[in-house]
Amino acid sequence: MIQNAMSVAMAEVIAQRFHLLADPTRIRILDALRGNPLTVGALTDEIGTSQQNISKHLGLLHRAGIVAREKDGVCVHYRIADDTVFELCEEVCGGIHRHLNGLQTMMDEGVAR
Amino acid sequence: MIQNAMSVAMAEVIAQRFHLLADPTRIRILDALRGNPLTVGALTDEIGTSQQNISKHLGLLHRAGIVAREKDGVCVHYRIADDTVFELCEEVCGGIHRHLNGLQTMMDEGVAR
DNA sequence: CAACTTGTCAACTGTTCAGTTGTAGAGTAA
DNA sequence: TTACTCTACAACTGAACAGTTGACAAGTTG
Repeated sequence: MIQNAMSVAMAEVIAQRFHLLADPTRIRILDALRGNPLTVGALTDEIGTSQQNISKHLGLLHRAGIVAREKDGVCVHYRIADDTVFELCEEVCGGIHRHLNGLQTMMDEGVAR
Repeated sequence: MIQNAMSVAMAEVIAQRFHLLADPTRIRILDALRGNPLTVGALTDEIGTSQQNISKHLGLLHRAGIVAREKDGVCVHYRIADDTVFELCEEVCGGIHRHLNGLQTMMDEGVAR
């Protein structure tokens, strides 16, 4: 029972973390920050959505410790604070590839279930 | 531009994969399947939600190739098909710990920003 | 100082989705 | 054969959330 209670809470925390990465706009933001720190304005130009929207997503990522920020006059530079998120993305891509390969194999063998 | 277009589609696929793990019930299902294959009924008992709900989540995980299933009379046994999802969970737990440690350090140093 | 730029926040809206309710089909036992 | 168990699917509902609109504060420039 105690183990069960902890598992529920843990699952919730883990799910929330995954949820931060379960949005294409946020993934693209993180990808854009992979090379260099960028301002909200630069991200707005690069991602092609509104500045308020970018700011909102960055706020979520910052509060979770995934990005860090630095004020610079009127500008704020954001940079990656936890770069293991890229390892997560790569692992997820691996899983997608394996799944596609499995489907491909199945179709090639003419086995449809 | 071409790079940009691919990045949008990739981000979408990656986000969808993360989304499958961004739900506490599905995380608990995967955790329950970590040891041995289980039936829908057994998972229903263990997780404590309805059978139809469990079946629905399992359907999503199965279509994504994360779990596999095997019919056995009236029962269906589900098992983990892609166990790298546990590596993903562990990495995410690492990120959570780092974040909490960072907050702890900040509070200990009496620096609140 | 006023005008402008930059970024954050609140409120709103429409879409998505987890959980629930209901049901039907497959398999098994009596 | 009927009755029961097990599972998957459809339809529904309310909560969550991504994107948008509006507003405001901080910083910079002329």
